[in-house]
Amino acid sequence: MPSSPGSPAQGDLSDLFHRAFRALRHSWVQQLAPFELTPHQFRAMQALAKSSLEAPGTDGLRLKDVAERLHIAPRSATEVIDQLEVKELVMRTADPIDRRATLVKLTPAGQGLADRVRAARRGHTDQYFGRLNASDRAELARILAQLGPL
Amino acid sequence: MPSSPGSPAQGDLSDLFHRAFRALRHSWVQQLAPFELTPHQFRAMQALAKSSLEAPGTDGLRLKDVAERLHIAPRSATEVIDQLEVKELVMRTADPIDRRATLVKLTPAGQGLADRVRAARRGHTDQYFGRLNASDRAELARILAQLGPL
DNA sequence: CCACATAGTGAGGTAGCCTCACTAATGACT
DNA sequence: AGTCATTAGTGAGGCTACCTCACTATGTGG
Repeated sequence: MPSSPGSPAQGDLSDLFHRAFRALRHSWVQQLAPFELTPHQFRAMQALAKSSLEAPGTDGLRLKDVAERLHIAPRSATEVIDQLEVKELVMRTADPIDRRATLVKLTPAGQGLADRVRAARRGHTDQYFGRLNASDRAELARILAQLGPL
Repeated sequence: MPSSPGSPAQGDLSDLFHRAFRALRHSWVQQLAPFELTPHQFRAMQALAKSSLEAPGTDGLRLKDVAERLHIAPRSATEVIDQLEVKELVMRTADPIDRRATLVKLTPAGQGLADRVRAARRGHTDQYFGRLNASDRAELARILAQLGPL
């Protein structure tokens, strides 16, 4: 990620961003390693877990919806769901109302694992963002929200 | 990049971060495409250009120094320098004071290209961070600096 | 019925990193 | 001077997280 030239206040924003992001990733890789999950896999699991909270009783998310929630190409969503399916953490079922579509949801094992990861994180203060005080965290969230995709 | 649970202010920080970073990368990919450079390549060029500004007249940076400046493994630095060497944007020379070491510097063509990229960016307001006002940019830099590697 | 859009995935690919092992060179210590 | 540990760079091989394109099957609207 190149440096972003401009005013001194802006001079190294891209660089700072790149470095901070890599540190964040590294933090996640470390925390998820004991559970044999990659960050991307866990992120997909979170999306599925969240959807089952939002809409209890439904039979899961369509692949295309997983892709949308993760802001990735459908083909990429297929990939990460494949990985999780092999681990028996998610299951695919046919969508009863559209034969082109597939529904994906966490298995009980997947749900359990997601819970255990979250509990492990809860037991330790957030390792990465814990470096910031609450005010800075809120400020960061506010600013980052402006920088995401349109 | 998974969501980071915790307080609502913190709830989706990892997710926001991931999305913002991907948008930043996308922005760089677009801007560098006309110059046939990848973000990583341009970042390495910037590191070399910067070192020649800081220490004019020296014969370049050691590979290990490039790696340090980019915060990547030496092996990875070798890779990106290889790419730039193929494009004749950098040149390697033997270090006169240590026969194990290699010095790397931008070629005149590399220097010219780096200048042209920067001029192109200058002609257009920074596409990505331009969404933020100056105060937010300074705030972001301050916070990100706390989140980088130790 | 037909044209077009949608859903998912096979095939193939890239970028940006990494670890390990190896050879050659250097520096420190005895 | 000799020995050993460290350093520098890179070959070999690998992983993760994405991507585009093309294809088949299905659904929708005129």
